[in-house]
Amino acid sequence: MVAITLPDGSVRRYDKPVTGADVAADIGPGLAKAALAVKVNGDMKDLLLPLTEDVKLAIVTKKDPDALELLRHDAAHVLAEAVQELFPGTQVTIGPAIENGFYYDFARNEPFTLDDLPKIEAKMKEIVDRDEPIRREVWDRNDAIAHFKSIGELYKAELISGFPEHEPISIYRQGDKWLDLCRGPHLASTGKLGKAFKLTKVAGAYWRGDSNNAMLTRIYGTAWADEKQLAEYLTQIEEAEKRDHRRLGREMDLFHLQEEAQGAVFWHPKGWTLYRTLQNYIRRRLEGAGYVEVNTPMLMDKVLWEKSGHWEKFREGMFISESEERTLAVKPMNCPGHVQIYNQGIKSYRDLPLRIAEFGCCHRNEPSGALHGLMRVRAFVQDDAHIFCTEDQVKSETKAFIDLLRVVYADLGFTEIRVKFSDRPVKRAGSDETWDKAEAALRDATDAAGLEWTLNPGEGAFYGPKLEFVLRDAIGRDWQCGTLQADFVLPERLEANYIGEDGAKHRPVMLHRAIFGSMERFIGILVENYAGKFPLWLTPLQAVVCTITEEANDYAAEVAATLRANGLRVETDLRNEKINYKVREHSLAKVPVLVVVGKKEAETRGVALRRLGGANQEILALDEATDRLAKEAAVPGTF
RNA sequence: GCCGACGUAGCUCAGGGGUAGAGCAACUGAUUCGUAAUCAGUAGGUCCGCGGUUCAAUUCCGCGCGUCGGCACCA
Repeated sequence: MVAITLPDGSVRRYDKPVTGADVAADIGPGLAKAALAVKVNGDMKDLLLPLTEDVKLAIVTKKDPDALELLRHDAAHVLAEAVQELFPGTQVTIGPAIENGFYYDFARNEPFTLDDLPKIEAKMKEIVDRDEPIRREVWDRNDAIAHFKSIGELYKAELISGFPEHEPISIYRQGDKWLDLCRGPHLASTGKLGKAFKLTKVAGAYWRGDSNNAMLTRIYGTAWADEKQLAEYLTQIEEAEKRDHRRLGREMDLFHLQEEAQGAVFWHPKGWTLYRTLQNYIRRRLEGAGYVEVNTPMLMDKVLWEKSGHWEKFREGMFISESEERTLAVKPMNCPGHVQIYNQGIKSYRDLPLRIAEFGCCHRNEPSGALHGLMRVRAFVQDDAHIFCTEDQVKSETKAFIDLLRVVYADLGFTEIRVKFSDRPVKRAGSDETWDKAEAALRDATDAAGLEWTLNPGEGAFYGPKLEFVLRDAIGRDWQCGTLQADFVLPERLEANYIGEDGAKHRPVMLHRAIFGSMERFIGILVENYAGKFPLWLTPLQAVVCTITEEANDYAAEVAATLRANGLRVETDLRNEKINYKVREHSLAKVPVLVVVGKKEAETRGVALRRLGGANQEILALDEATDRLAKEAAVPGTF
């Protein structure tokens, strides 16, 4: 006797084992048709899994949000079957579901090209039409290895060899000819997948994510529950591409890049205004939070980097210069410089915490393939700071930092913050005891600040664990922006100390921290998040005074001067063009406020304000408009 | 760095073995106009670079550089 409890609490009893498919059919033919899989006691399982004991069962259909992952995983398998049918001799490796879609990695001497995708897609649809049954089988480990070796699937054989002994090897048979190693679960047949999928790109990827291994060809696709969702997703991607900071950077005349300075930014006047506005803003926030600002040399003798450990670990990524007898390195980071400032004179526990900030211009010779617009560059400015404190102060300093970061991110439109906690990497400096202490201190402090985080195992800096504050760009790529790293190693290596209450020397802890990460990257993220329509305080050009006729030219100049005298960034547009033309042009340039003046305004000393995206205008006296705009443009954190 | 695609005017792109074309932008002139494109005219190119094949290469081939999409890396 098997008792199946359904989500509504009702219980169905069967006198022999049943499958989810049986239960669905029992409930109704509509559900039987719609059923994709089941959740057994909350876990996603195959529809055809025999249920031999009492369970809680939910039938999963396309309406279930969890069904998407299942569909995507099946899409990957259908992709693999299609590829092997079209290109015999191609080896399959792995093919998981990912956010918005799926991929499958193939090994083949001849790589696929973009032109192959439509053919493969058509074949996938054919396989869906065939509605091949998908059945789970459990194989003996050695049999499975032998089988995959015999058909030339060496990667699959390698995968199975890596599984723990005695682990059951589950194989999914798709139709009568094709099968694949897979943990499952899967749909009951290929027809259930539907056709709301699309192959999107071809790319190289290393076997098992290791650059020492062979390069495989990865085919990416997106898959959805229905055509409407698919179309929406594709439109959304298209829209997102219009917000790409590289595109807006050019359209809005913010910056450019060119090959003679690969990975370094030429900031144009508007972009530099944005940059300075952001920098002045964060500077005030730092001053308010008790930081002192310094500036340290760009070129320093390599002995300093040998001492810190950076030479050993990052030499390849450093730009070097020779001078007389010395080897100098262009600084890739600011920490050692800050320790030099800290080490001037004797520090007392009364001096701590000492928060040393710098807008430090750093250079790193990033691999060419890593460069990406403003997001990943070779020359960048960190909003860097190092907090020298006692071990007892780690918790309160961490909390203060997180509070500050939250305020700044909120000011810039980021309220949901994703945080990763990265612990000790394989290659690291410092003893295990030191790492235990550093990890515990950072984790406790983070929890005390009430921050939700996910673990990023082994991804910490070589000298300490780190918190990463991750922001997402328009296309869905994640970038680390803010960071906080607890470091018990560098103070030791660079011999920082302070005199404690007990009169003895102690090591301070160093907290490395940044809120933006790099000015460049953060501006890139800001451009994409605001789609170039920055808040008034931040936008480079806040208002354009547009004339309707020549008669208003003098008055327009006076209006602009008044606005500028009140701290606003304003230009005039006195060109002999129709007002429609001017409105269109400045709207496309994303200027938030247009101040329109014609004969009427000149006579009454008024202005017509038009907001970006707004349909109508507001007629105000010049004084009132100035007052209002000045207030609206106030930088957050100022009074 | 690795795999793949791409590289033609400021931008978006077309073309093609016989030294290049459109739209928008730019420039000049006319128009003085009330809230998302006024009209007319002009100018603009080592077709990424270097080699090779050819009577002839921007076009075909090779190499290099760069960009883009991923992977790897990211102090």
